[in-house]
Amino acid sequence: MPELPEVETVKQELQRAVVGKRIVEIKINHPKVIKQPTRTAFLKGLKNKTIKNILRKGKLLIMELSSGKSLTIHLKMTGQLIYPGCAQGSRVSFRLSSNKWLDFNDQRLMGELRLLDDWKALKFIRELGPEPFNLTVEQFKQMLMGRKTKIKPLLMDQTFICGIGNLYAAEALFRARIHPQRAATSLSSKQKKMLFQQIKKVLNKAIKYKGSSVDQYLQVTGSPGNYVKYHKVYDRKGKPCFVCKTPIKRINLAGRGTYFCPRCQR
DNA sequence: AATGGGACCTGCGCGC
DNA sequence: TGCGCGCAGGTCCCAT
Repeated sequence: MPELPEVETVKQELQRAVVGKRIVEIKINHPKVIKQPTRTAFLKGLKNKTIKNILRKGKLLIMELSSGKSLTIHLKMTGQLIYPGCAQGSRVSFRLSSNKWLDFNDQRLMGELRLLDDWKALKFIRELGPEPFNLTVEQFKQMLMGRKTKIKPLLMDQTFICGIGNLYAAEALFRARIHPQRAATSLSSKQKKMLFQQIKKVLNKAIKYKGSSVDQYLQVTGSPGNYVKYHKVYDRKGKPCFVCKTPIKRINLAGRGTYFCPRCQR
């Protein structure tokens, strides 16, 4: 499940690997992942264009092209970008001027590729909340004011704050010792501050370790991310809490599996 | 405003 | 052992 740290890792690696290279050939093995525009326009708009820059906004990757257009890529659940790839079994592959392939793999076919005139006009982008690293603790506290909704689904709401998904929401709440079902507005000032600090700390450390390889995520090189060994609660149902030995609980919250320590998190 | 559900999608793991 | 069902979650969308 690529979240901010995974997408940021891919962004940094793509910046090193493919910026300055030209797209010379495109293979579409599964057209479903191309959401915009038509297949023909997609091919025509990408061929012989140079990759100028790679950006990340929330969990969305943006490749700026020499034509002024941009290729946006959302990895969703099982998307991978692999370079150099092999163009075998990929959903879409791009042969670059290096004569190597950049592969977009996606087992569950939920990923989305778009070729856009203006990525900033995308609804997802217009409605995106602030990046956690662009916020002050005071701003974060204000954002929680009056929000009666449960804190964990709120952290995962991309229009509230962007980049946090199921895994890092669970990990940050554990470290802040906050129960995932607490009403956001009910957190004490101290807890809000603690939560904000732990969100940034968890995301930063996960970036440092190049993400969490659970399920399908891989780095651009094809190597797994190394943050899984630091998970405290995610996917640890029934296993002892590292702090108090109480078995980690899993509940369903807003339709998502939610892991927490019933003793440490209040 | 908040909440709940379904849809998309495939492979895996579980229970019978 | 084999089969079928539920689950995994990012995002959108609809209903209440």
